[in-house]
Amino acid sequence: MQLSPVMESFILHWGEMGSRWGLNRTVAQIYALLYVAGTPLPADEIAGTLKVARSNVSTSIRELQSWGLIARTHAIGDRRDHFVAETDLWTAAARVADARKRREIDPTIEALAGCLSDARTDDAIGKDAVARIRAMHDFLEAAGGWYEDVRELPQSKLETLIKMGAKVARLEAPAKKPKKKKGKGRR
Amino acid sequence: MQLSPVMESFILHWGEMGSRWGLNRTVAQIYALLYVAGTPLPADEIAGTLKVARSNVSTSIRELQSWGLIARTHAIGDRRDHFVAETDLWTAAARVADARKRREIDPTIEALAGCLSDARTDDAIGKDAVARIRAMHDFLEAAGGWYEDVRELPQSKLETLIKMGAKVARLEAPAKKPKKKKGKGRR
DNA sequence: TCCTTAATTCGGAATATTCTGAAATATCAT
DNA sequence: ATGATATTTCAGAATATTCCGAATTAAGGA
Repeated sequence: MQLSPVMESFILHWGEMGSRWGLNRTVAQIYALLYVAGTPLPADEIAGTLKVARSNVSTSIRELQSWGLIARTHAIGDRRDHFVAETDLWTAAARVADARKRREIDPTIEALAGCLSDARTDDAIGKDAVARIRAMHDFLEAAGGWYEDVRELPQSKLETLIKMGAKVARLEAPAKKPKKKKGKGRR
Repeated sequence: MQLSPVMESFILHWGEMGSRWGLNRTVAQIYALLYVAGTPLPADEIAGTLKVARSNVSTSIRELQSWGLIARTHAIGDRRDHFVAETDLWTAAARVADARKRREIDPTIEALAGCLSDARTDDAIGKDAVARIRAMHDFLEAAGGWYEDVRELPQSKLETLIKMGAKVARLEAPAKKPKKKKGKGRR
């Protein structure tokens, strides 16, 4: 695929960005490419466009699928797999959040629960240290539970809730901080 | 500092965890150590306890401070700096979120704005591709703006809002999905 | 079946990150 | 100032990650 200058810099920025969020550059770039392309692309074309090895594309695509950010499609008369990006950003963000919760938060909660259980036979640990570990466990569990609840809302309700939050904030906060905003005015 | 078995595994888990979230192992472990310790520790003791180089502690501490997760304190009759972890997890989470927004989201928004501006002189890019880039820009800007609004709420209000969200979710969602929860029942 | 093309796996090269230890710098008491 | 202790900097060693390309496996036709 032929990249215009802007498409190229978009993809490069995403590469940077992705690596800060625990994806690697190639993975992030492939998502960015499919996202701007807006049309399904076969793996070899992705490799050609981004100038990376075909095998690297294969691996990266597996990872993107595990995040639920791309889907496999097919074109008639073409045996190759083609891939499209999820372009609805709400959905994409939710997929990432789900995956991170499942992969990182949930196991951490379990690990902490394990610590707490072990702590009962650890006579070298102080009560207050155990209390702090418990505080962390409870915090994560509460946050995770809240997330699951909210996650089940239909998107429309969620949007309402979010706008509500922003509105409450705008009504409540300015009294305290009349400091002028420097952003160019959002929304 | 003498670590009990549970404290040790707590710290090790955090090390793992941290690296998934873009911190390095040492940084995460130091935070974990200070968190369980609950008491200010000098850098050399941190190094000794975690068995890492003193210089590594120095660097990692600078990073933790940049995230706002630890503070420098002093003990009378001791010239050394001592460090304590922020133990309020709400506060800690907010600090991390603030920092990530500032370091990662905001620059990305700017980069996307740059792309959009450049796109006006890029005659090789399609209209729909520009529209998708704009969609991403707007999405991030909206999310960022919302975050800022909510962030300014006093913690008590925020907690209310969150509980409200969870309640709305619980009232609305189950009708659609009567599938039983498998968690042990939170809260 | 056999041949062609697509996709994946995997050893190790290339690259990037983290960590150490020595040297430099800073801080404070005498 | 001088010395003692604390902290930071930084070059390069140690480690971890990413990436390539050759080899392998899979999937279709003919």
